[in-house]
Amino acid sequence: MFKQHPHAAAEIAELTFQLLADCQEKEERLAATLKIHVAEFRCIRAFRGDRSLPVKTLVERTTLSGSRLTRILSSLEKRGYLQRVIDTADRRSITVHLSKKGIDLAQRLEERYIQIHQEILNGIPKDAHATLISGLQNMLSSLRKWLSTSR
Amino acid sequence: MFKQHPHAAAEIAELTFQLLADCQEKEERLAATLKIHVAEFRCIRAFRGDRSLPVKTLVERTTLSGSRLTRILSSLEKRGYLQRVIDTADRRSITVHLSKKGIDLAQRLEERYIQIHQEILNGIPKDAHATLISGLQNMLSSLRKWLSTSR
DNA sequence: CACAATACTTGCTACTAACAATAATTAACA
DNA sequence: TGTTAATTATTGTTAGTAGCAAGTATTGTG
Repeated sequence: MFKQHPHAAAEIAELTFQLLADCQEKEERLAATLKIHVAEFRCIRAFRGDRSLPVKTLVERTTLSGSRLTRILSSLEKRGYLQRVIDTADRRSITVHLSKKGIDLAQRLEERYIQIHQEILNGIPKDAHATLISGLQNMLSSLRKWLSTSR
Repeated sequence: MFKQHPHAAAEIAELTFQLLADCQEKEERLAATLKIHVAEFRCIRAFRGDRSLPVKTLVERTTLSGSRLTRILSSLEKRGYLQRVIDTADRRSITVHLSKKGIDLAQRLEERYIQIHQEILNGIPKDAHATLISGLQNMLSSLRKWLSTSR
């Protein structure tokens, strides 16, 4: 398990390549069970604790393009997951309110999402959890640094 | 750093959610620098050491649909990265040969890909590398188990 | 030999992504 | 205050992508 890794970068490259593909599959599966698309899944999840958010914030959080988000929101609104309301303070801005149905979806989604990761963790020795988490945290911040520097 | 994680699953869920989004961005950036699309990137990378492979194997390795792969291969072939040759032993089967240009692309791609991960590793303490790698390995096998069992 | 199975391609249709153009509103400031 | 610039979100358009079903060619099987 803890053998030497003379080419750690190659190993990490390979692992993240595989993980990326499989994690995408994982999200598609989850989204499908909730009868939504992956982009909608991300959009709903972007709310986190919040019940309503301006479109602008959603664009930032999801890193979807504005026009893409507009259409995703239109679809979700048509299906009753949310309503869009013009902000009275700044009428250019639109606030998206999750409906009861939307909040319900968000909760089920989050539960399932965490449950999936619990199942994954169950396959990993308990004493390795903490180091895995800090490793992933390290990786995320490093990756973000790379993304921000390389143009 | 190594604080307690009472809700490890939630933490992992959050981290992988973020990592997935950023890793996708990373692959898009890399593909863009090589003037190919992400699906083409995966297709090229699926060759690994091999210089030529049957289409069937590529379908399996990339988990792209047959028709999708056909079109990706057509595009890459038109741009001179590969040739398709009918297998003489089984004329239903088509073997894809990377051209010199294609092998060159595959090499540059792999170099850059590893280099990126080296840069990411540089931002992580060296003594954490081995545990990160084994953690990711654990996660990948666990994830695959989950994917195979859940329907 | 007839029929099923395999390997890949093509046609079609719906979906997605991204850019530019537009509309509505607010900010900046001379 | 009036004009111009900036912001926020949407729509039009166009090109690209995904996926299914049908099609072609070939091989395997009883």
